[in-house]
Amino acid sequence: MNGPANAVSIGLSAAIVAVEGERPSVLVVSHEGAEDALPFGPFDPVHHRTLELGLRKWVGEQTRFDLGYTEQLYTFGDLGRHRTQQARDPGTRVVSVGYLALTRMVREAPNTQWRGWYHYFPWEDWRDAKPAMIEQVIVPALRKFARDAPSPEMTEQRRERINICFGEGWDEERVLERYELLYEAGLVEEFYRDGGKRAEGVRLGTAMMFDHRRILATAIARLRGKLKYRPVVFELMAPTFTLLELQRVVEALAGLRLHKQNFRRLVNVQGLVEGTGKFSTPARGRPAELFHFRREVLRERQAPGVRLGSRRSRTA
Amino acid sequence: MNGPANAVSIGLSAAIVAVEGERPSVLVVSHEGAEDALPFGPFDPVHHRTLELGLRKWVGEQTRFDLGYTEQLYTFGDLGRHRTQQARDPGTRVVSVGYLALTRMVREAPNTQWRGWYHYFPWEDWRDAKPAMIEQVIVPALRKFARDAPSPEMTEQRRERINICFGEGWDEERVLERYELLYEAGLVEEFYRDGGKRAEGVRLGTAMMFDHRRILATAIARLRGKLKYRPVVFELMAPTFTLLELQRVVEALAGLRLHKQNFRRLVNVQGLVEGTGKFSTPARGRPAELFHFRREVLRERQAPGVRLGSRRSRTA
DNA sequence: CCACATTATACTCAGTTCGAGTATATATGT
DNA sequence: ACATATATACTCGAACTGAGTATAATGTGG
Repeated sequence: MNGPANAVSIGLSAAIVAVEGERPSVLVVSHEGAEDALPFGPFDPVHHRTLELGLRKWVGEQTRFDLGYTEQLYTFGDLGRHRTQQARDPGTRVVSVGYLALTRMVREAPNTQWRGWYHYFPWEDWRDAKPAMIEQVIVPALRKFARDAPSPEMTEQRRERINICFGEGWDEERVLERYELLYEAGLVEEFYRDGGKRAEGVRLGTAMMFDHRRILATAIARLRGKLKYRPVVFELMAPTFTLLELQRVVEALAGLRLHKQNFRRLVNVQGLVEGTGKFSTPARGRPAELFHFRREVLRERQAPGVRLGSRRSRTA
Repeated sequence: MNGPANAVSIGLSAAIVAVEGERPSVLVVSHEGAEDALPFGPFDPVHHRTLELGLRKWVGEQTRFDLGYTEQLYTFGDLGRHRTQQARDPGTRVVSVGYLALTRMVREAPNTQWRGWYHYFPWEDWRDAKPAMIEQVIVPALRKFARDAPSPEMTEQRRERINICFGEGWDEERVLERYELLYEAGLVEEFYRDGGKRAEGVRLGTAMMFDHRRILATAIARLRGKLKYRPVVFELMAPTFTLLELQRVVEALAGLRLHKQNFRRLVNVQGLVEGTGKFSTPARGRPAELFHFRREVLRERQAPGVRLGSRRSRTA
C-alpha cells in the first residue's frame, strides 16, 4: 500500500494578511506574465516534522518573512482546481493546505508585494456603500445561471443560494460561499482556466494562481468570523493605537462601517484595551489617547458570544 | 519535484456522531486486541475526485453506512503521532485529514459499534457535576508537570495553560486544548505509544488508534462551538421531537445542563422549531407537543451571535 | 374522586446589553 | 473668537438574559 499508488504531493500556501491604513492586504508573489500567487511550496515529509514548519520554510525562502500568528484554514483536494500545476506534473495529485497568517506590514522582498484583498474580491467591500457591481453585474449574471440550470429543481436551488449569498441581509462571513458560487457560475477567470467551457462575459476581480483565490476567500471568511470572538485584530495593530485606528482596521477587515461611539464602548467594557496616558498628535482635531492591547484578556475572559442559552445554576 | 521525493500518503478519518437518548456516541471500528479506531483509510488520488468522496468510500466499506452531514475538521501532519502506522510503512509519511459527520443512530455493521464519547473524554461531561477526577487526579498531575518544566518560564507557561484548560470558568469548547495538554503531560496512553518516555501513573480515558482521539477531540470541540450559531443539532434528531428531547441532546453534546424554561424560549424566539399539533405519550407527566425543525431558518436568519458591535446605519 | 407526583408550558421581573443618538471637550486654522 | 474637525461622555428606549414563580395536563395509589 505504499509507494506511488496512493502518493500525493501536499502544497502549502499562506494568506499573509496585514492592514496598511484602511487597506487590508495580502502578500503575493508575482512573476512577469503569471497570475499572482500566495507564497507556497510542496511539503517535504523527509525534512519537516509538521506541516506548519514546512510552511514557514517556504514562506521564509520566498518572502524573507517570519510568520507570527498562523492558523490552518482548510485542505482542498479537488481534482481540476490545480490544473496549471497538474499540467506541469501529470504524475502526482496535489492536495492543497491553506494557512492564514497575521502580521504587521513590513518591507517586501523581491518579487513579492502587498496587494489589497478587495482587488480580488471587489464585491466584499461595503464600507462606502453596497458595491454597485452586485446589482448591476453579479445578480443579473447569477439569475441567468439559475435559469440555465438543467432542471427546475436545480434552478430553485440556485436561486436559493443566490439569495443567501447576495440577497437581503448581507452576511460578511460568507466570503467563500460567494466565491464558490461565482466560480460555478463562470464569473471568475479561474473557472475557465480549470477547464470550464469558454464563454463571453464578465470576469470578476483579479484571478490568482492555482486555487489561491479560494484559499484567500477562506482566509477572509475565517478572519471576519474570528474577529468577533477572539482578540485577533491586535496581531495587526502597532503596539499602541488610537481607538479610531482600531476601528478602521476592524472595518477594513469586515468590509463594513461601525458605529463609533458604540465600538468604543464595546472594546472598553470588554476590557480589551487600556489607555497609556499618551496622546496622538493629529493634523486636525482633538488628540486621541493611545491605547494598547490588554494581554491579560487572553487568560481572563471566557469567549464572549456564547449563544444558545444560559447554563443552569441550580438543580431545578 | 514529483515522484517519491515529496510523496505523502493521506489518511482520511471520520468521527461519525449520533446521540442515543442522552449519550453522545461515536462509531468506532474495533478488532480483537487492537485499540478502537475511527473508520478510516488512505485517500486514493487515482480514483477519487475529492477528499470527501474518498472518505465516503472508506466509511461505506467499513461500516455500510451512508454519511449525511459532513464537515472537514483539520489536517494533522505531525511526525510521531502516527507511530503505529509509521512502523508498518516506514516508506511514506502519513498526513491525516479528519472529518466530522452527524447522523441519527442506525444498526452497526460487523466490527463496528457506537461508543459513548465520554468514554474517551470522561473529564468533559459536566452534566451531573464537575467530574471529581479533575480535582482529584488531573489538576495534581498537571501541577507536577508544570513544576517539572525545564525552566521557570516554562513552568509559568504551563501553569497558565492548566488554568485556561481546567481552572476557573469551564469553557466547554476547549476539548482539543485539554486533550493536547494531557498528552504532553503524559496523562494519556497515546503519549507513550508515540514514544514518550515510559512512566508510572494515570492513563486518563480510553486510548484510540493513531491520532484518532485527537481527531475526536477536534470533532467534539467543533460541534460544541457550531451548536451555538448554526442549527446542526437537528441532524441528530428524529423528524419530530419534544423540546425536552432537543434540550437533552444539546446538553449531551455540550456536556452541560441548561435552564429549561429559557432554552424553550430561545428556540422559540429564534424560530428554529414549529409545533406539529401532535403530542408525545409519556409514561408519567403531561404530554409534550412534538416539534419539527423549521428548514426555512437556513434561508432566513443571519447567523445569530454577531458580536463586535453594530453596523452603522447612517453616515455619521 | 382525590391528593400528589411528574412533566409541560406560560408568565414575571430585574439586570444587562444594544442601537442610535445628543452633548460636550480639545485640538487647528483663520 | 469662531468655524471645523475629531475625541469622548452620556442618554434612553428596545431587546435580550438569567433566574425564577405560576399554572396546566397527565397517570397513580388510595
